[in-house]
Amino acid sequence: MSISPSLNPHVSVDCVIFGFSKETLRLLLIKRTVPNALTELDDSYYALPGDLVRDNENLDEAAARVLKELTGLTGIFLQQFQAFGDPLRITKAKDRAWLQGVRQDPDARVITVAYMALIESSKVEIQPGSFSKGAVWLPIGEIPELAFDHNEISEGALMALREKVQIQPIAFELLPEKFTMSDLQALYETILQRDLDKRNFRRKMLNSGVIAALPEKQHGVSNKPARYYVFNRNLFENSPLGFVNLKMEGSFTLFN
Amino acid sequence: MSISPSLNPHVSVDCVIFGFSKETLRLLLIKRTVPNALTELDDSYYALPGDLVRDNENLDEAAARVLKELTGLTGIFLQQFQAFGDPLRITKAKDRAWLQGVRQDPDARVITVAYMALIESSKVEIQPGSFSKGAVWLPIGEIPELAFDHNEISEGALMALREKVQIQPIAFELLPEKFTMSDLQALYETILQRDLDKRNFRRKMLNSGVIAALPEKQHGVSNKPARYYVFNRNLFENSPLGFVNLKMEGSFTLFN
DNA sequence: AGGCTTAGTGTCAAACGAACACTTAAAAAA
DNA sequence: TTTTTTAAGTGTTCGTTTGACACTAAGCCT
Repeated sequence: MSISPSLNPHVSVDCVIFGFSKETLRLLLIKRTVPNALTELDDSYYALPGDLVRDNENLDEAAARVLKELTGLTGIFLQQFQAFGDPLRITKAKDRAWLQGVRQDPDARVITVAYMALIESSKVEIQPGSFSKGAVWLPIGEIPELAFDHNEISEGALMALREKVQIQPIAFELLPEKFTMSDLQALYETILQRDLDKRNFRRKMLNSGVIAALPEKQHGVSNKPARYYVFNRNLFENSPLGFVNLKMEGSFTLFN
Repeated sequence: MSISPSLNPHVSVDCVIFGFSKETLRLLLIKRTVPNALTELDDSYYALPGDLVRDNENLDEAAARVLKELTGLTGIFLQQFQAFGDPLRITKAKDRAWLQGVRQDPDARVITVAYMALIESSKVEIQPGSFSKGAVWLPIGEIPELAFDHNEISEGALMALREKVQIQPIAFELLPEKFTMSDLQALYETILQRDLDKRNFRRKMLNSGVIAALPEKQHGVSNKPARYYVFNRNLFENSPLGFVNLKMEGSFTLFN
């Protein structure tokens, strides 16, 4: 049986990892260094964490592995959102140089399945390992030119996030266990890039039943202390495939 | 440079092609025949049309090619919805037998990127060619066991369609140019598997501005003739990436 | 005590969603 | 020619949701 490897693309997964800190939405990116400085160009640049899919794992597993290798975290919100497979994805000189050192077959194309992850960024402890060099959280407004088509993938992830957040209560994945109503509103405002009315926002969130008030309040703040809330996880965990039926009262259109 | 083909999966696209006729939603499936009757099993079975992605084409192009090879149609609504890549996808004996005749490397796994297409089924003329043997429109309620994980893929497509149809005005892709309000309502009811109120449905559709009334009515029907409508395409064609901003008046939540 | 900062609260008007039954137009049957 | 059959078409009411809008409360700081 003859083998013609050029027909078989490499398949990778890439993770667009969202975090939220200092009132901004951020992506966790890794720094790549071109192994042999064949080029006159700058020899390092940012990329999405990703890896080839291994023989014995499915796509979700591969994405979870990448996420864990970088952050040490498991059980994180991680969802496939799109596959990218343009044969011209890899055109930049830096990309080609880097691939020289990594791929078995330098002429095969790479098809990548992109995932988005939502994590509470303070939980992340960058793990020592292949990704670890210079992993950084960059605000989504300040993403530089990335490897391959990773800019396009990041944009796609952001658009997917904006849509999802209005349908499913997933924004909570980006916040710590307890949070204030203002934290939550700031998060939604950042994701949606739009101001929301405080009173209407509170009303909707409370009516929807997705959050529950704690007795506890802030301490030591120099203003009226805010109440803490928690996400009402048990409401949603038993839906099929992690998908959430949002015909709860007070749906999730948060538009003003 | 050494080549280890077992690491490189095959990448294919599969098309879940939806049509609507006789008041039912249907899938266009092809019949596969196991080339050499090595097995004692039934030697033909249904599958989604699909093919390996070629060297020089991107994923969307591959899907469009498959669609065209089978139906002769281009310019059809065709949207990626999920990649499937479980290494255990291919376990059935029939599947393995069939693959013997097709793949270069029978041990490599197959990762597939699934697309859904919406077409007016009367436009389809099955093209002579590799897919042509016994292509059929089967009602979604009567889909038999399919090749590989194609049942799972079809289910996923149906769920994706149900969600999309409530957000974007895409159901029209399944109807002929002119249609009656009852046609449209029957289509939505079939897709959503729920009854809709006639008066509320009409009001919402008309207020939304996505359809326009024609002067013309039905002829030769043995009851009050229904008015014809057309989909208001120009409203939506100039939105980025084919994505539709539905903050038009009367949004698209068609729930009862 | 006064000032600063952020949390927290209520009302009204407009739009929307859901429920609901009768009349009309055409062909077919009597 | 009248009557029957069939599906099309049409408005109103009520409860809920949305969006706009401004002041008071609580704690720290000086």
